[in-house]
Amino acid sequence: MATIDDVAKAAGVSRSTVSYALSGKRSISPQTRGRIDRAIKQLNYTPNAGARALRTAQTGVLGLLVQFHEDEFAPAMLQYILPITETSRALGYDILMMTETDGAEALTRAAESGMVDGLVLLDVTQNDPRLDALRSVRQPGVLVGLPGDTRGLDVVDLDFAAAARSLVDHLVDLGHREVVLVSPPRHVFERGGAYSWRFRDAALQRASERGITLTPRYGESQQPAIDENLHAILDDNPDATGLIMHNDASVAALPHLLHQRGVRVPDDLSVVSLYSRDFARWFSLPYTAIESSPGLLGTVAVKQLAQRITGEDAAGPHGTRLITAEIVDRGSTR
Amino acid sequence: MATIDDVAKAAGVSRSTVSYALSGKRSISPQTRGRIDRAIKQLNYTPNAGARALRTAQTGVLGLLVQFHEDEFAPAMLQYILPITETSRALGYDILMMTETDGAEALTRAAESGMVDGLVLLDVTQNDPRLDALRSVRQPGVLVGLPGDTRGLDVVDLDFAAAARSLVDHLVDLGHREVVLVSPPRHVFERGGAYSWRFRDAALQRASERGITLTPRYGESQQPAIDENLHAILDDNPDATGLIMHNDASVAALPHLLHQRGVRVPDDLSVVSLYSRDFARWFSLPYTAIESSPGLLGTVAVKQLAQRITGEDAAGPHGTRLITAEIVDRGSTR
DNA sequence: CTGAAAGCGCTTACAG
DNA sequence: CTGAAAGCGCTTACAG
Repeated sequence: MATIDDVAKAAGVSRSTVSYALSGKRSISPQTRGRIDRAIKQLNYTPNAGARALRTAQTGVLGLLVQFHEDEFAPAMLQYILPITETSRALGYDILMMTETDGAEALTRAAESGMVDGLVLLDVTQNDPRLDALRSVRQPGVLVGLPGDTRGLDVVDLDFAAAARSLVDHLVDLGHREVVLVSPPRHVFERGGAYSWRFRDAALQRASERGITLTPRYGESQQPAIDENLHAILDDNPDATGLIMHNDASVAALPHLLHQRGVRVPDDLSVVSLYSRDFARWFSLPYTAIESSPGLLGTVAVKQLAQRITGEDAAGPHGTRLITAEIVDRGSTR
Repeated sequence: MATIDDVAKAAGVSRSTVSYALSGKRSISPQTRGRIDRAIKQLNYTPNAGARALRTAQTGVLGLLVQFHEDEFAPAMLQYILPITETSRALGYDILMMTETDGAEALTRAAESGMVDGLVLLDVTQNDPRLDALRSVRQPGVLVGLPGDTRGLDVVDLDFAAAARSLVDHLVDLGHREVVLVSPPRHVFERGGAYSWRFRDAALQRASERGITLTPRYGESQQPAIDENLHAILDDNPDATGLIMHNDASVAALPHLLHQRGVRVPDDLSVVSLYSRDFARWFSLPYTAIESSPGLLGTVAVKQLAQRITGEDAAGPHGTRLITAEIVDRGSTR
């Protein structure tokens, strides 16, 4: 590997001149610049990341803390990881991906050793143990998912309450009076997946405001329990004309199951849900749904984090950003 | 952030003694060790990764080069990424994940700047442009996916030919004489996804050896083309009693489609495929299949890479490792 | 417009 | 069993 000294020697200038030529932080005469550029090309020089990090205390790397709960639907996670990685790269950052079970420990390790300039926390829960770790660390972080205590944190999440209200309104406006909501599995509520009750509570409140019956039920996360549970829910609510699906694993299983039961959508049952376009494509889901916009959430989160790292004024005070998502009509309601 | 000098001062020893206490590379008196340990704990000291990397030319990071082809089924990718990340961590490495379209450039950048000790290339194709980049770089790499030229490379892949043969045998042994194979989309063949023709060619050859008719067809990668294509394939082969699915996107759509057509498995049609347990779970796939073992592939690949990095003799000469996978009987054949 | 020098925080030969 | 010192490859004040 060529070093900056090799380049300086080859170009017949000093080390500092090469460095400034690279950073553009002071003007270089055209001839000097030319010689440096040629030397760099010829030696195939790339600055050493470790040395640069040691000197500048900046690594150009963001830590991405991913958590895989067994009761969660793994394919959905990739929708967040990819846009975050791509946005990061566009802003000049690489991604160090950490999937350890002990996320707090991983976060601390990456931060304290100075491997990262900032941290992205995915799938944050109500009392997420990673938050204390994040607060006690020098690097800024951004959360995707709303915890109970957001003091001093930047948070980005979907506005699940607004999403629930607009799905209820959508059904009520079409005349539905009896609606079932399939929530995430009970475990998700219990471990503090706030999106689960934010969605459910808002849906229940709106239903009561609009004077309709909304029956909330838990979904399941694994076959064959998913199918059994859905059958039971449909059996228990023969008069329901509307179904709100707020559970990836269950909604993925729904088309086949409804077909089995001979239930036609939307003739016999109106179905709405909440997922992304990609998710709909992978699982061939034909339901009108709030676009969960994982790409948008990831992009917003990373941009906020990058501003926080560079200390731009635009970063503003710490706060929570709830994204209002659009409904995508796929004709599954009537 | 505390530095090693802070620890040395607090413990009343020299910097080098702290360093040796950390590495265990020379013996330290119990009292000294105790004072150092206490100082480390008290100051919450973690060695600076950049400084260590600069000094040792080792980063403890592996670069993971992921590629997302639009004609590929993204959810399947996560099955490889996760085990690789977990195995790496178990061996003491963190993962720098790179998803750039220009994988060769990304590889070169990560390697030349000394950000990584080694590289894992996912989804390698016949003439993968990343291979030249890998060959011209100081760090070792390991490929998941078999390219045309493997000189000087460590490769791990599923034995797709063996998988195809055992699926054909499985059907022939049950008495099937007319079988259809749904391969990956044409684009995958064209861009050099070697697994596509390794599987198809071996299946065709085995079919001819066993004297049965095997009709190969291309799959599609996007709805609604997937369904249209599958309908056409089934319409065109009314006498086929066996179906081999070698395409994630198509097989994920198959249960619903067969149900629509009123085709019962295995009564009317025997179906076999190639995918992982996780994939089967996510998509509720009920078919007997070769276990594609993404976790095993990832683990083998990372272990091989780690041996190559540490220069262990156990790493042996460069070579290709084709993993023979097991068949998981889910009762979809007769 | 350019150069010489200090120093980021480590590890490890060298010395005792 | 322990310490003083060199040096990994950069960036940036300081000086001209």
